[in-house]
Amino acid sequence: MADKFYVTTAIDYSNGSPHLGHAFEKIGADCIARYRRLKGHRVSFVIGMDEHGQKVAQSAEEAGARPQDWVDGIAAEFQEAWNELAISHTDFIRTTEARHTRAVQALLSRIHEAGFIEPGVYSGYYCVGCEAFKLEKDLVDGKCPEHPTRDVKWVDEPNFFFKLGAFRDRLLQTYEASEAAGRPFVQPTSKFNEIKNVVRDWQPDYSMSVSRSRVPWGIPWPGDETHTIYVWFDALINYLSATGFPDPGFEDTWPAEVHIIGPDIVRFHAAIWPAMLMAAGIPIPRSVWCHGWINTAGARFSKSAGVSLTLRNAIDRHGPDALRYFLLREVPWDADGNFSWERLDIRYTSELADGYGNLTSRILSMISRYRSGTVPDATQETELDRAGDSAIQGFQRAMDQHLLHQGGDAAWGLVSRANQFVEEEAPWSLAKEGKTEDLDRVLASLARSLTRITLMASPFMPEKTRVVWQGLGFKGSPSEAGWKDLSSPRCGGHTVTRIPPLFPKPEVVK
RNA sequence: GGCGGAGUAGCUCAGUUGGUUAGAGCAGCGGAAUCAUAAUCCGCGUGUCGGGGGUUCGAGUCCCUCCUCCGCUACCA
Repeated sequence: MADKFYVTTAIDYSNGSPHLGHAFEKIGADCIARYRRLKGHRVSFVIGMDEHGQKVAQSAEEAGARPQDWVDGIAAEFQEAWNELAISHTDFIRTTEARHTRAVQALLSRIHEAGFIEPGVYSGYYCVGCEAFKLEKDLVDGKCPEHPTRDVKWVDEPNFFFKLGAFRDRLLQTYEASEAAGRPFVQPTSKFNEIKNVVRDWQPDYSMSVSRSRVPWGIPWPGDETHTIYVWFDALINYLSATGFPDPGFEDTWPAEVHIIGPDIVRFHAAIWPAMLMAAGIPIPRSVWCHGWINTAGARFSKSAGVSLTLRNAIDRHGPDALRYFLLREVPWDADGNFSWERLDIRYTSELADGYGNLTSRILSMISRYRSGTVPDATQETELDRAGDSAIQGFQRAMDQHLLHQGGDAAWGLVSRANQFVEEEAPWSLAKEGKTEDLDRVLASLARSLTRITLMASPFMPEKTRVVWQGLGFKGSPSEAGWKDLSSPRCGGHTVTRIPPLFPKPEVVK
């Protein structure tokens, strides 16, 4: 029975078009999902849309559309982008779906029945932009500092409250236990520290408003139709509703192994969400991974690419796989990084075209030229095979910890080593001198190594690696391969096919 | 203000529990080779390791202090 692995990304707010930041999160999560499949895990990978709330209703109104039509359009746009970027999600959850409404109301009822929800009145300044109440001291000139163009309103509204403070100690214990077990609940450490401080400061009677009476575009409160459920409560539950909750069998998927999120929503995922689940008596997720931001300040207005920085332009520059690869190598998965057109071009040329692409060309070409396209059936281990063994170890070590940029580094180290090996062995000389056995040994080892590189690269570039995979004479795609194909690749006897340049280089114009 | 993260070659960064002349990739310069998308391989770095002080036989690596950038949080005495 294969291990299950449930990975999620934050659902995206239906308030605009997909951009590079949205894509980065999906690409990273997809890389993790594909890696886990390679390891043989039964992967559930859920992404989706957060479609309720006042801001969505307002955007729809401004566009002259009904809210549902509006979010349908946005969802289609996002799905199209994810399709183009080869995101391999197994489900796409939308918070306006009936299955979600059902799950939200079910979870809320459980929390209610457990005694952690109570009625009350909330009074305060409300910022529509944030969809949140603001303390007076947080206002600048009487306005929300993040939405200075909008007015905040003073409201007294009857609300339901979730008794968050009751979970302070259990959360802190959970955090501590996770660290003691060597599996920190939140990563990276800096974000974990932040959230620990936040929870430590909670008072036992601290509670959080979880309903709204003035926001019609949302899920009705079970038992009181005049209230809608606070969008954040609504949104978080998507991770559960995608598993089929509350129907029996949802435990086949739940709990999630890791929630992939951005730094702005750590508190919701690392504190409030587990508290909600604790209240309902449901297992909490195993971990929360907070990726960094892509800093685009330099590239946004850069003239060098001659285009503005949109997701469309970034994909069009060198194709979807190249963008995936670039983001995952350039921006550490656990820290911030920069996007620049120059760096994209440099990595494309040196690592993809001249590195992996050219290595593929020369190997397939030599097998075609010297062995009529048949991979020699020589199993003798070479230095290159041993280098591959250690590259795989490094790859696994990094990828198991979700350090995607390091995983890519391990794979590309083998590209470099393979190029070295070609120079050392000089197959063209072996062919000229008629050293048949040596040539077989070298070409077979190169084919094995290209197989390994291709499998390690497949979570980063699913489409390009499929082309190489088939060029090496394999059927299907790397996504159908298993770990054994990586640890002990077999391609002796395969008929290879030469392929056009994987990463064509545009004519150099200077 | 408090807590946390970071400050190492032009750029992106590695640097285990302190130990010989501080490393890698990219970019730059010179050479070799020809299987390959003129791709590849080999060789080439006098870096205030943010500043200052201290501990030590010895510190990028520990302690103190200051500076800069970023995140969370708080404005109380």
